Amino acid sequence: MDVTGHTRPADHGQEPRKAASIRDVARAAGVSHQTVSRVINAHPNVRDETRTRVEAAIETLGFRRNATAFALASGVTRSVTVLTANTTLYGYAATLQGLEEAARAAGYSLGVRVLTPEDDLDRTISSAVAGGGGLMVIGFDRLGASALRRIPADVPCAAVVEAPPHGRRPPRPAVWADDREAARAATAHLLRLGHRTVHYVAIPTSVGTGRSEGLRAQGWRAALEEAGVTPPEPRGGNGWDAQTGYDEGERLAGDPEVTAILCGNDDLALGVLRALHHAGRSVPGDVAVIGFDDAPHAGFLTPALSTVRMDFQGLGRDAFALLRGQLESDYEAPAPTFAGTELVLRESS
Amino acid sequence: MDVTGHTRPADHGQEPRKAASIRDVARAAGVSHQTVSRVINAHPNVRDETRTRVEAAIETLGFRRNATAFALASGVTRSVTVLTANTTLYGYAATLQGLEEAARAAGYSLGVRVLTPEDDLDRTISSAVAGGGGLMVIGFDRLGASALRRIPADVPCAAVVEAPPHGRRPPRPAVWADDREAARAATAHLLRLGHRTVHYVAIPTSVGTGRSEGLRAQGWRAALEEAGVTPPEPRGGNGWDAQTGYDEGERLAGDPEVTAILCGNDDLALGVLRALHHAGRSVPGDVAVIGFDDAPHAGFLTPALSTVRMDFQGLGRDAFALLRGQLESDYEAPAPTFAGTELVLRESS
DNA sequence: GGAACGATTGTGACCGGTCACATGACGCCC
DNA sequence: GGGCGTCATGTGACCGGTCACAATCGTTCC
Repeated sequence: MDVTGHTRPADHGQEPRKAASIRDVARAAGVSHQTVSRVINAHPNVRDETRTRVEAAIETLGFRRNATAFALASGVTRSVTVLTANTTLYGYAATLQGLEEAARAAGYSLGVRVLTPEDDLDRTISSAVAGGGGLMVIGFDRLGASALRRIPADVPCAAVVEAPPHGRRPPRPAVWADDREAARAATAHLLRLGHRTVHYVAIPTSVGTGRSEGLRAQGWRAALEEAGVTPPEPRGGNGWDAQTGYDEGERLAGDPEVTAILCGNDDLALGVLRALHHAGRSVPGDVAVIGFDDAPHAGFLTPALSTVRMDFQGLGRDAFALLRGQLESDYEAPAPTFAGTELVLRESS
Repeated sequence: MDVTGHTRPADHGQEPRKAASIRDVARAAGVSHQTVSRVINAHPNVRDETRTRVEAAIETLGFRRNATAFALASGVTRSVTVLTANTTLYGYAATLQGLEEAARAAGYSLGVRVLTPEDDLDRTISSAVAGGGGLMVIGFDRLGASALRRIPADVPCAAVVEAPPHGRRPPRPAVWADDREAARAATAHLLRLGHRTVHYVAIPTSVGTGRSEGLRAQGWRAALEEAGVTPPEPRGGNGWDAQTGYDEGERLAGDPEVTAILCGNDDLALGVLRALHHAGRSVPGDVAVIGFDDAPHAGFLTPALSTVRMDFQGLGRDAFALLRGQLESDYEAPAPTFAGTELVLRESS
């Protein structure tokens, strides 16, 4: 079943004749290079007859302005590099999508550089900076957050983060959603439903060091404490995926006291759902489950997953606006478009 | 619940003092700019004492080589732009991930440009080309495929496509998986299970025009015809998502003759599964369902989804190698790493 | 008729690197 | 001790654009 294939480039010997430059066009049109520059930049003071001649030369020579030379000479880059530890998880992918849309709308080109624990952060950052333009960081995890901290102070950047920045150093411009409040609301909702306590399966966090808790965990804990119940030990925290959720769900399913579970994201919830099903515990009959993020598949699971909708794309758009404000001195950032979070109740709770 | 926020850049008045250039470093170290160039390029013929002095100057001035100037002067870009109509659907995201990994490993920077039906393809392409470097196209859909066709012949590019290129014009270098054979195998498997026919819910396709069929549809049709059964009318073809699958699944669920459904991807299958569940038809008891792609959630659905695993990341890696071969004259492309397709049988069939 | 002005066009420096080549110092050999 | 090769370094052009400024021309105005 591997009749897959690939075609090789056709090597028809023709050397890749160098692209035409503005001086080539000038020569062909019988004008100076500066006049060509005026034409391609739509400068008003060019005689119609001249403009037409130059445009004809541009057409026949297939001239395209060299973006590298333009960037070097003008100092304008209109490009942005996104630093992120992941591109496929729903939250990251959706944020990236929002960033890309905003960048494209503004005429910026977008670079993506994935961060890995193996490679040297400082080297990565400096190579991204050397590319010109600004930096965007998706800081939902430790890797992203520490990349953000290491960006030199004079480099324009903006970030999407898990938690509002705090601390001694001047904060990097950033946007964030109120995850803590969202988790608190979801937990409170479960308690109102009559559950005596709510268990939590955590996603990894970007905040603090060691075993400190993410904002979603903090919100969950706060809701329980407000209701006077002692929070059980939170689970997970080492992975974002369904397998991790399944593993934790198996343990939780064995405990008949467990009747409500909040999950740090929808993939974990998916795994938890599956584990509960295997253990013969019905959802929402025996156990209520609420996820986080409202990934595209959440509403089509059986049972349909209750979850907290996050406007990752809005976050991405707003972060881009923040960066653009630093790159273009006369740019007036528009009002944030972030839509907030929303508890979406479906069948699983 | 919208106590979200964003911090603005701290404007501490200090003008963004221009970055140090190689000549600034030269002056500080008391050498010529060319010597500095030698040091940063690790040229052997530099006295140790001089090298140290220059390195010290680089350190104190915080010099970083300007990538734009480097690209202009050397003609080497080491950058690649990916043209794609989507970044979040599993197939696209996974391919992109493969591309990114390969690009990063090779020291290339990666740009992403999303194609939309609204904007002018030629303009998009020429702005991507102007950025220097090569072009990669993800051609799983009409938009991507037509972008690929419009790339000027002298621009280095490579693509990941749905179907092997054919036709009069010299083909662009491309990689693809054998979707047709994979669909045929999946359909044949369902027939072997005893189903009298197999229905198909299609994804959009990149091939042909109007209502022509994608490769997965062709494989499904071929398997049925080989078995001597007249293929029913295929469904869908207008969307990739679970909602589309749900809509088509509702219609299929109403027909008691339907006992086996092949879906063009796992999201469609998810919707179909949900619709069957709503209609009270059990899977796999009453109806068998097989998806396509093996998205991360497929194995955790209830019932766990049988599907065709695709090595999108391998496809991405191989396509990058193809492009790199064009960009670096002395680069010897390694053997393709694409792992082929595999029918993964789980609970839904 | 000439000064003033705006429109049109050209000239040369510059952005921050690289490249090709020149220069001077040194060691080695015959 | 002169010729030669190698090392270490400097000089100036160049990549393909932009920018600041100068030059030329035709109008208009007094």
